[in-house]
Amino acid sequence: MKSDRSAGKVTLADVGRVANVSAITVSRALRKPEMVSPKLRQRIEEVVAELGYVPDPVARALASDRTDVIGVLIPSVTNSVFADVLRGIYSVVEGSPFSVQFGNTRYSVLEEERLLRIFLSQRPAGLIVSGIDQSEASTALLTQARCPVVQIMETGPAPVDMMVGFSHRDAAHDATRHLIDGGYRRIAFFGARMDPRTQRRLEGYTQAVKDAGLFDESLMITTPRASTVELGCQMLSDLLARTQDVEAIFCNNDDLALGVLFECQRRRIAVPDDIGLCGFNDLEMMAVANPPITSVRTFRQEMGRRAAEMVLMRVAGEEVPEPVVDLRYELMARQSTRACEEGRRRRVP
Amino acid sequence: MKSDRSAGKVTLADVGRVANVSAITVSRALRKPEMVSPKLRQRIEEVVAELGYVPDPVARALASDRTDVIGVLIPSVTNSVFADVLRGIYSVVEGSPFSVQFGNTRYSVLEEERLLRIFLSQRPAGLIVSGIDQSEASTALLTQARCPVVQIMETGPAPVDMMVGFSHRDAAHDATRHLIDGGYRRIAFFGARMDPRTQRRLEGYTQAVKDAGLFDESLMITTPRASTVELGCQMLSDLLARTQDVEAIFCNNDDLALGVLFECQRRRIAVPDDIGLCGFNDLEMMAVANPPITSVRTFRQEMGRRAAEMVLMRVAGEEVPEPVVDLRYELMARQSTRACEEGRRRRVP
DNA sequence: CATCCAAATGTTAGCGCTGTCATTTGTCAA
DNA sequence: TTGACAAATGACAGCGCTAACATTTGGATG
Repeated sequence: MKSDRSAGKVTLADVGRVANVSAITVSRALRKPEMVSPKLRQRIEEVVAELGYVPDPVARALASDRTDVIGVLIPSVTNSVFADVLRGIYSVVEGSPFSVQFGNTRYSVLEEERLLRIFLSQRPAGLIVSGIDQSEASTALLTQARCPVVQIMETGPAPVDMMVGFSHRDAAHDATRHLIDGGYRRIAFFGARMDPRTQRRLEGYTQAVKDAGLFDESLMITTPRASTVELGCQMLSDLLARTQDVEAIFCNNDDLALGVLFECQRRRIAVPDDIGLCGFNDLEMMAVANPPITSVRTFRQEMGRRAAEMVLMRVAGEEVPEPVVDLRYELMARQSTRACEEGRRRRVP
Repeated sequence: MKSDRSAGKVTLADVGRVANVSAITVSRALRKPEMVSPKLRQRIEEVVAELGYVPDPVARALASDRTDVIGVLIPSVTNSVFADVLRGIYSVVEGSPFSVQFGNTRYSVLEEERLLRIFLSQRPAGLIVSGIDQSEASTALLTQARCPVVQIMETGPAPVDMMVGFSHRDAAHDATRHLIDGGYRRIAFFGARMDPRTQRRLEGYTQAVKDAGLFDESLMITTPRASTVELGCQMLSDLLARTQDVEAIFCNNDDLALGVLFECQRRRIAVPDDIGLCGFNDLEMMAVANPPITSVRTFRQEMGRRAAEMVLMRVAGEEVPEPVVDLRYELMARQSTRACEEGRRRRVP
């Protein structure tokens, strides 16, 4: 039956037979070339090319008890924020013998736990997980994991292993301060999804307005729904139906901000003069909207890249010099908050 | 050394030992319950739960010569179009014992070929690939693949196996017709990336304007760069620098269209009266822009869903009743092309 | 009660690779 | 030349599981 199952499949033994060496020598020639004499190595490489041998990752995984797969857990596939992170991860992993397998937790802690169990049962080379709000069980799983683990998207006090992110709280605080400093007083907060990171942005906002004596609960609108541009329109409509006394809006992400802008245009509300507007993430379109929208730039691709690099370093046995990285953020002040000159950037030190 | 390598790992044999049956019976109880007597099955399930046994997919793959992984090849991770497709795939696969592994071809036919080889060496349960423009070698690999294959994103004459998509040519043709029917004469085309699908959209546009005797090469602007909102702004600026004689613009995707809208707003060009505007894909924001932008709705999530369903059916041994599916498209006529009533939809039959 | 047959369970032999140890070969100093 | 030792290569077992075949069990049947 062999001919049937592995039709055409070339194995290590096949290569060894042709090259007149044992299978294990071929294995070594490919994995640890320095252990095989140069002459033999060359002959083996020739035979490999001739026969078109391709290593079987499955067999390798079973025999060596580890895979070349880096598991990535993100809460959403469609959210462009995570798409950027993924791109960063890919940019690093693509040049390596490793591959990426990712799971979609859909913002559910339980789903995350389930996926974590599945991923761990596959002996990943490394694990990249989003956020710092895992369930207790998940944290335990991660702590016991016999592979490097990187938590991304935010920073926090107790990393399971390594960490790359920034403080959403600080970022939101600074953005709110920017509005306050710009002379706005009645500053609203629009929040969608309200996952842990959004919550912390809300905290930053709250702190800033409270410190300035500007806190007003009626200016906060949040929803568990996912953020969309349309939701931004709706939230503005809702707010204006309640009160006309609004001077600025801090949106917990750029989709909402764009929706607010469109709705303002429709209602002939001048941005930034009637209402100031600030988003979060600094998606590409923010800079070219009309007017350009102030936003908090976050380094999403770099986050992915750094996380992947950390995993690869550790897998290679090297020590990671900086296992907890705070990537900070950058307030991109633009016309929508009366900051006309695009050049006026304040990278948080 | 066993204690070291498989520390804490519970195997089928362990379960069998406790339940007083052979390993293979446990295996069957889990995979083909109907082959095991109800009494025994229950005892086995109890022991499985008690011991916390988790099947090892790697060992299973090696023994059975197949994995539970569905490989997905897409050209971009960040393009929201593919993010939607992925979401569709996930929605189906999540409820099954299968998992998804995806590869990013970055619009490169060679990279696609390379990834295909890697994926195939892992004995995938199925393969979903984007587009119909594979290299000859890739087509050969796919044809020989011993698993179901679905080509997605577009339809074409010679499916390798199964296919879910729509005609980009027809979609673009209809959108252009819509502009012509709306009374626009000088109709420009803005195209970014210019991958095969974009090329076919350009063909549809060209055909439509030629048929109406409105073809003018100087109204076509294309670039190999990836599409962004900013690029839309630039393209409009470029075009207007050359000629003021433009009545409408068909953008090969919504990012560009949004950029054009912003640039029009800045230049005080009235949409739709000075310039008509039509996008492609109908991203969520199109409907709430100011004014709402006409676009060609494509069924991206459904495409992913259908493709995944097809794979699962075939893996289950069922026959797929309709192996080539044309999902069509829907012209969402909105204010940006003088079509005020949102209700005026024309689903292409 | 022997016979037959399907259903239920077990035995055996790998899947392709690598870890571990054993053996061979080559090199150099004494 | 000899021994000592490192470098190079090989033999073997086994990772955890399942396909294929073998055997047992439990009824139904005449």
